[in-house]
Amino acid sequence: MSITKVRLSDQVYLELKRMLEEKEFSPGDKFHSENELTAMLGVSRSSIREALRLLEVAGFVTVQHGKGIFVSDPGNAGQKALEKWLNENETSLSEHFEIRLIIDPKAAASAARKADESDIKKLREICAQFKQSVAKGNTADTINFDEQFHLTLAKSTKNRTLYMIMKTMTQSLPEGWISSLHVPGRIEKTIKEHCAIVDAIEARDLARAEQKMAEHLTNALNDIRSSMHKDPEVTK
Amino acid sequence: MSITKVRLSDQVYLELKRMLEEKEFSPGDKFHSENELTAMLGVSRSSIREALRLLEVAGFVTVQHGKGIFVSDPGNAGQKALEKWLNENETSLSEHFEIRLIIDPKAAASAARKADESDIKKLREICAQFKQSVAKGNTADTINFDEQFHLTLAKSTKNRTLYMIMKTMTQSLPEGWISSLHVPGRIEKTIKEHCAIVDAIEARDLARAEQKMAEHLTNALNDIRSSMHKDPEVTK
DNA sequence: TAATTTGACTTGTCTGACAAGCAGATGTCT
DNA sequence: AGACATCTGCTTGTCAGACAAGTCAAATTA
Repeated sequence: MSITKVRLSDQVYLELKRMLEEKEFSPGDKFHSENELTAMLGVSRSSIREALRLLEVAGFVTVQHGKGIFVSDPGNAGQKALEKWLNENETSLSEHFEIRLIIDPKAAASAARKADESDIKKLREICAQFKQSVAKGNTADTINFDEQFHLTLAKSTKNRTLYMIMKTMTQSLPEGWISSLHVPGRIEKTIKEHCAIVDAIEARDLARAEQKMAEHLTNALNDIRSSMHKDPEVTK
Repeated sequence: MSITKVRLSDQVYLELKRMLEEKEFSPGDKFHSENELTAMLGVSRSSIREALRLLEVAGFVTVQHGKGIFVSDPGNAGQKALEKWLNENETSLSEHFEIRLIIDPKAAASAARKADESDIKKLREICAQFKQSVAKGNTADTINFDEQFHLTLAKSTKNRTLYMIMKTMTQSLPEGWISSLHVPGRIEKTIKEHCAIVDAIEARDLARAEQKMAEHLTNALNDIRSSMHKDPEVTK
């Protein structure tokens, strides 16, 4: 039997995690300050801070200099880990696309089966907002609503793990992906393609939802490639 | 533009990670001590220690009280965090299966396109070893080779991100999954199904590889369910 | 009233100190 | 000489206190 002396900061980590779960903190709430925590737990600030680093990478809290410690959306918890890995291993455009092409279409099919009316309503709203932002020429919003569309779709599969993976992938896209919306004509096509996907979901047509999503991704990638170089070959 | 003041410990984290990668440390090697690092990087020990906690959860190093800091196998690096999330959020059997059913068949198709001869050779070897362990009645090995099969297949897609996701999913299966091999007749079916998949990959038949993998997973799940309860409904 | 300053609070970093675990060198006794 | 105990120097773990730096609101001033 190995009696492992548990590091104090690890115990603090578990204790703080317990507090966050049990006390039912809401996302965005301000958590206790470092000084408060040292008093509450009776350990030094160093140990508190080391535990905070762990809570941070685990996605339970976000720490802001001068402001304080804030509870983050538990839906984000754990996701940061994957996100970090993706960023540090700078996945190529083709790798990213390959996975998106595997997951997203099937997720669309799954959504066509499991999405409830509020999900579909929200998807329609996002499509409308997307169209609006395009009309206004607000590119920041446009990019954001494009992201929102894929995320809402992922959420309506009711599969938390699937949602987590897709959310992470979506939010840590490689460079070129975002620029696809700058390709002439791509935005207009995106509007139509998104609508077609929602239509299929609403009609509970699994196969069509899957197909439309696959088309959407493939079209986007083709436009990206042709805009970047004339070279159709991607990396190696 | 948000100019984010980067935390010093985060910079140290990146710097240490760079050192670990570039200097080509071997797993098990002793890394620089905390005091050496403070001298080398010119920052306080606090910052070094906070960075070390990050390196630790990321799986790059292991720290032992009184002995020192040791380099760990980089193959596992980064994955531990995601594994932690999956364990802490105890994904249900149906959630796990849904994702496997999305990813694995497509991965098999991708492998049918990208696997080289050594990959296929290795897959055949694992199939043979699987069969051997079954004959010997060594269940531990049997489970291990089953895992190996799916991992090797994932690796032969040449997509690191895909491999990382599949590896994590495979290694943190929910309870019931492993017990599928204990269902009477399941092992024999597994042998045939694995062979059929490898055959398809060797023949470069993308569609068949995808289909055989889907069948394999579906059959496994059905056997699990029927063995657990007569109830075909899963969770809620 | 409006702009500015002050001050209290937050997290970020540094320093020095001591406890605790480990391993090899040293020394002592048989 | 060999076996055992001790000492010493390294390591990480924890603590306490100090100051820098960012943030926000109340108090002060023009």
